[in-house]
Amino acid sequence: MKQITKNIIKNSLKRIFLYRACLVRLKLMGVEKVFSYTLANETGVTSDQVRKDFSEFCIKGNKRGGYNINDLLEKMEKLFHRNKDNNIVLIGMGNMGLALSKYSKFVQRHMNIVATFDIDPFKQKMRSGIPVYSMSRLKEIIDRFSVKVAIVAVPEISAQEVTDELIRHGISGIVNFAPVLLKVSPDVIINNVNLCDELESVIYYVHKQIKVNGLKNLELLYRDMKY
Amino acid sequence: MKQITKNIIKNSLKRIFLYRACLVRLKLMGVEKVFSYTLANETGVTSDQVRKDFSEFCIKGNKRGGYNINDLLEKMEKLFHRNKDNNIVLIGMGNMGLALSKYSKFVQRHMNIVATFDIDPFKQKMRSGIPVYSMSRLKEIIDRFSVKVAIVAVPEISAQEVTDELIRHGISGIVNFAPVLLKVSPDVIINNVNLCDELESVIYYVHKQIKVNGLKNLELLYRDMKY
DNA sequence: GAATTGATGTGAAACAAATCACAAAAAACA
DNA sequence: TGTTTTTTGTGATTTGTTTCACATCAATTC
Repeated sequence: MKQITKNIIKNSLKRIFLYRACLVRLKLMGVEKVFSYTLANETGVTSDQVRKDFSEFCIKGNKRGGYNINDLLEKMEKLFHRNKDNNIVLIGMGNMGLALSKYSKFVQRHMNIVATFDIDPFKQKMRSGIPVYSMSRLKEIIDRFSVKVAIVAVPEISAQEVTDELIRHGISGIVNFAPVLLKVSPDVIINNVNLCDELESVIYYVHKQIKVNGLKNLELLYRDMKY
Repeated sequence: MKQITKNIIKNSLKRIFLYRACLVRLKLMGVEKVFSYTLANETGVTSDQVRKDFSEFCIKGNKRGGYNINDLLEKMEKLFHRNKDNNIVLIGMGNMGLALSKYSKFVQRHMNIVATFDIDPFKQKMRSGIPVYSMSRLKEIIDRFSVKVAIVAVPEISAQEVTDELIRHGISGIVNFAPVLLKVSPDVIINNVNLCDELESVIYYVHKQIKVNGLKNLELLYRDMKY
């Protein structure tokens, strides 16, 4: 049964990513152990929250001894399946698709875009070291590389159709850059990234702040914020 | 006082954007009025939530009569300051910056990237109809176009420096694509978009689901989701 | 024009997330 | 070895968000 499926990414998971980025930095600096308040300071949360988040993801430290950075990173790698490579396909080689296909951070994090697809034959040539195929070869590639996750960067008009095809061929998670709510069965993981909304949100809060600052009352602004 | 400033975008605001997108679609189809449950169905939430969200943003309908789409859209335009154009600057014309500078949806929503900036002289030519300047002209452009909001798409190594400069020149809201937590004073609005994290989140949930499905117990998965 | 119907709007209730507070454990030191 | 110190881990509490339930209003019907 197809239905609108909401983003399900929890804030606690996003914070775990922050902690990890911080740990990687600290490790590069030669640091070997951290305390919850170290991570808290670096990421702008409280030490309580760091520990609660760790607890949620079953990450344990040492009483009084804090956390060993290597242990912590290893635990997280396992948690995020970074010990094995994750093969991704990318659909739509327009401006955004092209940029994403060239984004080097994915590879650094063991997320490999193994192939990209576009209906436009003129785009079906390599422009970023990754082959661009026609949609007819989608199933073949998904099967060959055991792909489970896809990035959708097609125009909104074709996003649903492309999504249906992806799911039919075994994809079960999608990062969707098209500004539409995809209708899928509830067992498919969808994460929508809407660039306009992200920008417009900032504009909204900036205008609000200007208005509130005019009233010399920052409390009012903060009251209406999330954190 | 500089500090790590968290994303403050509320879920209720994001839902308002969903409702609006839906309203625009319905209007194009010639529909003139909607009920809370219409919007709810289209966006995958409950009608209660639609009404509560409207209430939060002081949007009123007509008892029994539902909502007039034109009124609703007009109210939202005002709420989001779309009656006047919003001028944006974009810093960093790498792959992502270039893609963003070509993203036509921004203009459709009255968000105009009036200029882009890059330190690399080779990138300082027009590649997308928008001029690419050197950073030395930042203040001049910000002042001339009364820019309040910027997009940061520079490498993470220079993101903080660029941010400091932007704020010094009067920017008070930033959409940040660099995978670093920017340190700014609390009156600056920051919205981080971390592409790796977005993708990795999906991978995490997909793997989790596979594990849970193996146990033939979807409940476990849903319990851990945000909704 | 009274009764009925169907939608909004909003307090109250239920649920979820973040913060607080402190017991428990381990290291340091006397 | 016993005491103190420091930090984790987690129940208890608070705060925030979503859902529920229903009073309220306006259109429609009789």
